[in-house]
Amino acid sequence: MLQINFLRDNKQEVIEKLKVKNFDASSIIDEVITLDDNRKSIQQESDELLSRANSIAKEIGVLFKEGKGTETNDLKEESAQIKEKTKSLQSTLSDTEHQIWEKLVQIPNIPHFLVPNGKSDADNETIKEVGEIPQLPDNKKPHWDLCSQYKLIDFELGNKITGAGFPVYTNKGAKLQRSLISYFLDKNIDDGYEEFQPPYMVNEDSAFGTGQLPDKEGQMYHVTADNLYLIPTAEVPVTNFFRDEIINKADFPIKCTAYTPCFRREAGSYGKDVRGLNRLHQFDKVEIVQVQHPKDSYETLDVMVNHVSSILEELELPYRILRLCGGDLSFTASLTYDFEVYSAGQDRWLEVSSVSNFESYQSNRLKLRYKDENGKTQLCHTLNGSALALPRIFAALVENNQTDNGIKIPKALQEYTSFDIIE
RNA sequence: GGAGAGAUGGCAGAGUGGUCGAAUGCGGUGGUCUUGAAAACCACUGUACCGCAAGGUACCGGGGGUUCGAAUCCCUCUCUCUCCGCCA
Repeated sequence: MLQINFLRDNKQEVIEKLKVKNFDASSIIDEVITLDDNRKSIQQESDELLSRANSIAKEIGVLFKEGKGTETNDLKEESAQIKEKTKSLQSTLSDTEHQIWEKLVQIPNIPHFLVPNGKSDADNETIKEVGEIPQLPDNKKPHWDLCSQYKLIDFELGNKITGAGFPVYTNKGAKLQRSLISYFLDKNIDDGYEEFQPPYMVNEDSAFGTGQLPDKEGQMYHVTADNLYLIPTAEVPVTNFFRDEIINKADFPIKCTAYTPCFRREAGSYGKDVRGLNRLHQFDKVEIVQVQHPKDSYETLDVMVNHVSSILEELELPYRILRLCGGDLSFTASLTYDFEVYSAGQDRWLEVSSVSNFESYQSNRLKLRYKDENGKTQLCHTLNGSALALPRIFAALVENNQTDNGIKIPKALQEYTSFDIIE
């Protein structure tokens, strides 16, 4: 959520920048400012009346103390009138505040100046491509075939017990999965992140804080009996650790990592995109989250990008980094780098990480602040990224490393798997 | 699931109708003292909104009510804790 005063002071700039996200903000900003002007004058009027009411109450108190209780009737009468008036003012005020809120949550975050124009993922900008695309023999297979051949994943069993998009990992598939989780967490911890195991369900306030509500309500599984949401990513619980907090400046940057399963309804997905591990309702992910001082957040974003790169290089996976265009950038992000690995069995690039700076957009919702040099509270910046999402890494590893004799495990993982080939 | 207790500032913990945005302690910041540190002492130390400022307003879990006046009384919701039962 953007701050009203920011919108007031930078109206034209905001309108221009939001065009990159294909969002026309011209009228909504005016509406917000008008409503806010309204709010101010209502509040001013109400505050004056309340101030008078407060002093009346004090006067009456003094009169009673002096034994002049009979002289209070006029004051009581005035107070009753004030109460009448403030009651309606207060209700108009809260209506107005609600209207402002409803407008504000519709305005997306402002894109960073590096974000390219564009309508869809076709317009994303490739900024780096690393590694050789493996040349596999003609009898190469996609991971779903390999997973069934080597008994790594039982998709049918998942269908039976839950439904499509809920795979059952078996045997060395399960071990590989567990190894990847440990490996990713260790890499993140080595880079200075603190490990957490958060809850897998969050309340409404948390889902709002990171921007899942109200924008993406239908994407989450909702446990209605208890009004809790299954997390779509660890970003939600972990970033919400800091909701309603004022951070000590010396604690910047705050670096958290967490492994969690992620639950997504993925309503509307279909076709070859969802085959095998490509798109699941439940999947595993190791997330990194940082809370940073605004002046350092973009430097931090680059550091996070380099960190994710180093993991992919160690796993010997060919990857590319994309800078998302305005049309593909999420509602809440200012700048996002997507990582895609090349999965040679299906000859496709698969997104395995998305690293974003949200600037103060989440912080404003979260009320996540720090005190500046002058002792004034300011909003922090939040960032997060996947390091990394498991299923597509799994798919790419299996596809790229297939040989006639089995699937080879990259060196970096062998100490975790305790095997170097799946036969 | 049954019974009970509670929710106050960064934390602990007073406050049961008026001068309470809230005692006190701890913590934190600044200062005095000291070669330095500790100790001691002094001062400051919640958030948000309006206002150039002075200042004003709101907030003692959320919402509503009683009253001239509510942290304090009433209703309601939510959450937490303790005991019992069940259970990983």
